[in-house]
Amino acid sequence: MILHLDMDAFFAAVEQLDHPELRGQPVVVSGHSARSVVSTASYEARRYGVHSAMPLYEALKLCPHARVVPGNRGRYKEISARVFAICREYSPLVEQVSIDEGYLDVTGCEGLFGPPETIAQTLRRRVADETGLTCSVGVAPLKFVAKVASDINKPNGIYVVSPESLDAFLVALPVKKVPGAGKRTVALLEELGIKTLGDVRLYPAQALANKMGQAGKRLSALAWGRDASQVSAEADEAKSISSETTLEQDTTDPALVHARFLAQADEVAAQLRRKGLFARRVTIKLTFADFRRITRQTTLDTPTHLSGRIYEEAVALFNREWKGQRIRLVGLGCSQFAHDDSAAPSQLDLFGQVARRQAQDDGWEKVEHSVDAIREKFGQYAVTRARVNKKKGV
DNA sequence: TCTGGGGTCCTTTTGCTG
DNA sequence: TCTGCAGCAAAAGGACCC
Repeated sequence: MILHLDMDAFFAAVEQLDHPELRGQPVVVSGHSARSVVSTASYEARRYGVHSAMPLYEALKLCPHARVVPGNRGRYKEISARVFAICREYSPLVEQVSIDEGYLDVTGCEGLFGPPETIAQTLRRRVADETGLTCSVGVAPLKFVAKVASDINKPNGIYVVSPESLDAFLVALPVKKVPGAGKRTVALLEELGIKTLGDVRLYPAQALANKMGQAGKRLSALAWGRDASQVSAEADEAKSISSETTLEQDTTDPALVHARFLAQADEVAAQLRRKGLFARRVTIKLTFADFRRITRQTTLDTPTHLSGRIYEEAVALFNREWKGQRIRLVGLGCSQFAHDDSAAPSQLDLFGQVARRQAQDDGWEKVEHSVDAIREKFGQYAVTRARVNKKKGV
């Protein structure tokens, strides 16, 4: 049996905890610029129709007296750590999926702590006692059902889907409640006359897979209660690190964009160094005034954690692509990490470096030698490479 | 007055390489 | 040395999540 624990309006609730004058008030955690969106709305604010991801100006139209606060990630992390420490007292298998939610596999924990529902009650009480915050818990035999369940009696509630009631629960479950099925997927399913997982069962799995690829396959499996995903206690490390900024105003000034890239390269590189990582790939992201967005990426021949290097690549990508469009957002990211100890370049890179150095030492400014001479010195790979370069005019 | 920032995963397109 | 082709990574885009 699996528990899914989800903090209620987490950021807003922490603010109300730390600032008593905000209690009972509609609170919105958000940036303060004209272009900010709502990160979290307290339940008082939600009553006015305010919700996450809503533009701040819209939220303030719905609820003009909302208290807008900037938010404090460090503080949220601190409380999050306390919540998950409590969780780990009840199961060794705890998977934290974000700052405010996580799964516990409590299979076999009955002897010590009672049945899953009791554990859920205990958790909720202890979190409330020790942090002053409420959470909701879903209990189910499957991970994705536990997640759906934690939402049912939110806030401050518990919902249990027993193994016996699982099948009926699935058949009645609207597809829009299934994690991973967003606006697009739900609209597509609607066109096929599919509203619930019960409808999915009646639709041929192969046809759904043809129409929707992996998402279709997954949905068919979930509809029949097949969810292979396990609760995994190992937190896997980040696969990318990025920084992006929506400008106060759209711009066509390349100097402004370059300045953003420089600040972002500093941030990203600092994070890389803090984590002891080197990145092989640099990606830039641009959103234009009309909301069209593009990404451009490049793979480095040697991994780096230096902001200067990352900045140069970003600017090169930008200069190659930008045709004078008005720019709204500028982003910069790194991925394809190598660790400190394995940060040595790949064999190919190594070959390239060694060959270049050796060639320079030998006075080979340009490769203007016979095929045999190149092959003898560097092997067949260099011959192929040289031919390609010649074709390109390099 | 418009629609954030940080991620993950999947699919499609493109361009090399043997 | 050239050509056609299959296989494959890299690049680009998009859906989704908190």
